[in-house]
This record gives sequence, structure tokens and C-alpha cells, in this order.
Amino acid sequence: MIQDRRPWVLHVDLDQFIAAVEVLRHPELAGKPLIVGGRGDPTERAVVSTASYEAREFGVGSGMPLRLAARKAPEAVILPVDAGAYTAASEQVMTTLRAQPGAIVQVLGWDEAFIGIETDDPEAYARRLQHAVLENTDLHCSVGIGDTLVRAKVATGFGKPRGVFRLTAENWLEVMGARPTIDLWGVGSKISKRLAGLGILTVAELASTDPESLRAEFGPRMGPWYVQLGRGDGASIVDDAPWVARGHGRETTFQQNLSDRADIEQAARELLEQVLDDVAAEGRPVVGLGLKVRYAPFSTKTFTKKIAPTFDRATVVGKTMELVEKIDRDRPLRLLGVRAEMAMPDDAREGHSPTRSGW
DNA sequence: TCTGGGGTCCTAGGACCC
DNA sequence: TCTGGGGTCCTAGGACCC
Repeated sequence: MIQDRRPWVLHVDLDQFIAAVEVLRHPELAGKPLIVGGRGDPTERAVVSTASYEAREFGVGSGMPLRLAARKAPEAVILPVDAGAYTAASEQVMTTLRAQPGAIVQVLGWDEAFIGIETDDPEAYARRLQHAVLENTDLHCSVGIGDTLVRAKVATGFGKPRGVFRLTAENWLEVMGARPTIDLWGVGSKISKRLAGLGILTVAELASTDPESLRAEFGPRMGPWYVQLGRGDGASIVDDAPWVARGHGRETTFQQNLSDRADIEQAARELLEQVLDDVAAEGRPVVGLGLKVRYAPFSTKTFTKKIAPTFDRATVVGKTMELVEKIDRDRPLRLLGVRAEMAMPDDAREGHSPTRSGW
């Protein structure tokens, strides 16, 4: 009997990751409505990072203003975001995944990863994986199984919570065909609306659209790409090459809008100091700068500048201040962001231009 | 109730060069 | 007197993800 040892893509997604990590540290919060966001102060400008299932019962969801969330769920415990704790928990999870036999691990974020694996029983492998993660970290996860990255990623949603779900070319249209295009990974509210304007409402309709016909609407790459998404097609290779950041940025929403020039310059300098600390840790020269502003109430503008590669902080500060000069003096500022792009190592992320703006 | 912060990639349009 | 045209770089803006 020949074993059918095929390559599979698994997508692992931790269930309620941030809330789950907080409950591990605060066991008395188990079963209570829990909201994590901002500095944990619902009177501040901030949004919800994660809401526990109990908090969701009140209509609280991630991305919602903290102020509103607190009003909807007055009994909820609100905790500040503690990035360090989540990073530590995440590393534990990823270490566990990498220790699985034959696993190639591509990290996507704090709480998710693709796993490339050759096996004749991906469901059994997925269950072993969930077990190992639970044993080592006390955290539950869901696993999507697919024959492409896109199908594995989408499959995970059907496995939640704590489950396993398989999505391949065979059942893709049967499962996804009737769903709206916004359910696809990479199609958001704007693109789904533009597709609807073309008469394309469902995944099946997108899948059967001629890729060329979308080229005019979405450009030479994105047009055909959306059709491919509709079919669930695309890459199936999991890449475990270490992540190399293209740049670093810091942005902040002011609790009170800023109008004074000196205040704005000071805020830019402070953000830039943090950015340059991050950049210095990488040991690569700065090759580009970006400034992002949000004027009150909510209009966003960006300024970018390419510069000769430099390690000199004073030079970077000076060039950034040239961008700060472009900020409209007559409009109150709600948000300010500063970003620095770094030269890419020759072998890193081939095929992409290092000069592209990150904003 | 006004809508965070960290990233990535794509597209359009103008400048510039031959 | 009619304002070629292609390639590449740079800036700004848009969209998406976690």
C-alpha cells in the first residue's frame, strides 16, 4: 500500500489570543466580559484590540472605540494592551510549532502562522499540533487545512473555536461560492463595494470573472489577483525565511488636537527618536522618510522623501523637519506619524523595490 | 461614539532622460 | 507650430492585514 504523502498548508490561529493571555495572568477574569485596548482607560481616544466572548455578547468588537465599548458593556473589565506579554506568549507558541516534526513555519503575526507539512493525514497532524500548543502554552487554537495558502487561511474561520477545517479545490466553491466577496482574505469593504458596482457580489461570481476584465478597474496586478482570490488559487509554498522589516514607524493620536507649531515639532521629534532607536537596532541605513498627519476631524495626508543612505541621526531629524514644514498650519492635528525606511539586505525579499513608500 | 498602531504592497501621475 | 514616446524614478494616496 502506497502512502499518499502530499504537501499541505496548515494555518494556525490562536483563539481570542490577547484575551486568553490576559486570563492566564488573571485567572479570576475567566468567564467575565473582558476588553483589552489602549491604555485601559475608556475616557481616552483608543480602540478595542480584543473582546472576550462574554464581552461580545454586549455587542463589543475589535476596532470599536473604547469609549463606546465601555458604554455597551459597563460591567466589563478593561485592561491596557501589554505588547510585551503577547510577544512572549507568541514566541512560546511559535517555538512549539517549529518543534513539530517536518513543520516549516511562516509567522504571520502574534497569533497566527502557516505550517508547511507533508503528511497523508493532515487532520491528525492538526490535532497533534493543537494538543502540543495547549500542553506548552495553555492556549487553544484553530487550524485550517488547505492546498493553497489562501484556502488554508480561509478554512481556519470555519474551524473556530478549537476546531479543524479543510478547504481545497474540491470543496472551495461549495463552501465559499455563495458568500460575499468581503469574506475573502485581502478583500475589504472598499474593494467589495467596487466589485459590487461591477455586478460581482459573491465569491463564485468573482471566481468566474475574466481576469482581464478587472485589469481596467483595479490595475494590472490587483485585477487578476482578485479573480485568483475568488478561486482560492495561488501560492502553496510556506516560506520560513526570517522576516526583514522594510522600515519602522511610530504614530500617535493626540488626546487633544494639536495646533501649536512648537508642540507639533516637539511631537515629531519624540516620535522620531523612538523610530531611530528601532532602526539603530537593525544596523541598516535609513533610505526614506515618511510623515503622516490626520487633520481633525479625519482627513489623512502623507509626505514622503527619499534620502541618500545614512546612519546619522541629525541628518534624519533635519530631513524629517523639512516634511514637518509641509503640515498645514491652519488645521488642528489629530494624529502624527513618523516613519523611516531602511536599505534592504541584498538577499532579502527579492523583487520588491526598497524605495516604495510604506504608508 | 466619532474612528489605534504596527506594518505591507499596489497604483497613478509628474519629472526627467534618451 | 501643433503638443513623439518609452522607461524609470519619485511622491502621494489607497487598501488591506493583524
